[in-house]
Amino acid sequence: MGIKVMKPEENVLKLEQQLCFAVYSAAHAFNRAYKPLLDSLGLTYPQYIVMMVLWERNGQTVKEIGAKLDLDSGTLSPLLKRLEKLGMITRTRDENDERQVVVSLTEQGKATRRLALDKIAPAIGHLVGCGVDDMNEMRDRVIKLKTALDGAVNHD
Amino acid sequence: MGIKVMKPEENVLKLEQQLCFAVYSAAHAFNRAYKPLLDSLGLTYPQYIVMMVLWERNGQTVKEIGAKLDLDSGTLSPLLKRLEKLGMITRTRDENDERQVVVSLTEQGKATRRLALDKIAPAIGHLVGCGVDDMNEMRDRVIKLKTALDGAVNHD
DNA sequence: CATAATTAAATTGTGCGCAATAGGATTTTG
DNA sequence: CAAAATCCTATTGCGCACAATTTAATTATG
Repeated sequence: MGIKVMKPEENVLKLEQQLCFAVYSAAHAFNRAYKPLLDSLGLTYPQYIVMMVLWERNGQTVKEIGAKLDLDSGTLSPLLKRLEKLGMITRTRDENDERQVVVSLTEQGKATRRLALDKIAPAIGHLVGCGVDDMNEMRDRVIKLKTALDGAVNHD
Repeated sequence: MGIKVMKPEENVLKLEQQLCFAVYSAAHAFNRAYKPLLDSLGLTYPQYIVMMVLWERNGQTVKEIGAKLDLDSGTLSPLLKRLEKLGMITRTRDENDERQVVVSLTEQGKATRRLALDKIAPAIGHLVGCGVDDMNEMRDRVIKLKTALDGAVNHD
């Protein structure tokens, strides 16, 4: 009954060991947990985070929204068209620079913020199943992880 | 200069505050970081985790794979067909229960495990930008989060 | 044992995510 | 100021995710 010696290879490819899979899996779990709440607003999660960006500051270009969410026009263009069709936003070419499209909230889009405050926000703490401090600490750690990953992609 | 009193509402919908967005964002960052590594194996990330499941135990049904990855047949059926076309796996109906499809690694699929060990595994630690202990602790926390979210979905 | 209920996988339809490309508008440069 | 380079958005194509439905096989029930 000596010390257990194990080839590191044996564990490296195990699914449960992987931080990456844990994050991948948690992201999907979040989506599933949010879905019934967001259904009541008629929004998907990606649409919802675009709305959050606009609730923070109304009237932003596709580029600005994309920078905050790490999404490109290939994702945002069709998504914004769907938000427009839902009556949540308007899209207008910038007068001074016609390359840019400015995205603005409609009255309905602004009003939806209150629905989010009432229906979504209170449910989150309950979903996550831990205190606010734990949640905040974890969030900061995950953000640090994301930052490290972004750096690794660009500087190698 | 009294104590700063703030409506809780003001912060609740801020993007940077959200654990959910942090996780969503980190998952995409992981994907982007993995992509160049996985390209050398000719696999996408979801295909890669299916391969990991099969490397742990060869010959599993679609159902079993789906249970481990939280994916349904709507996702797995076409993904597995692509893995089959790549020559990584075979799909055969179970003789005893013809409803089930057993997924097995080909020789190429088995050989790809070594490529993963050589090319993917060593790069991960570097990507994440922190020590093994930190990484493991974080993984366990994220798994706990996922478990809490899963529970919240089913028991309300 | 026939019928109903359940199960496994595949299919259909919608919405991301992202690479690659294209079409205009603006800016830079020679 | 004309040509080249850059910038912003939209489009195309592919591969997930997932809800909803379908098909076929198996099991449970009257």
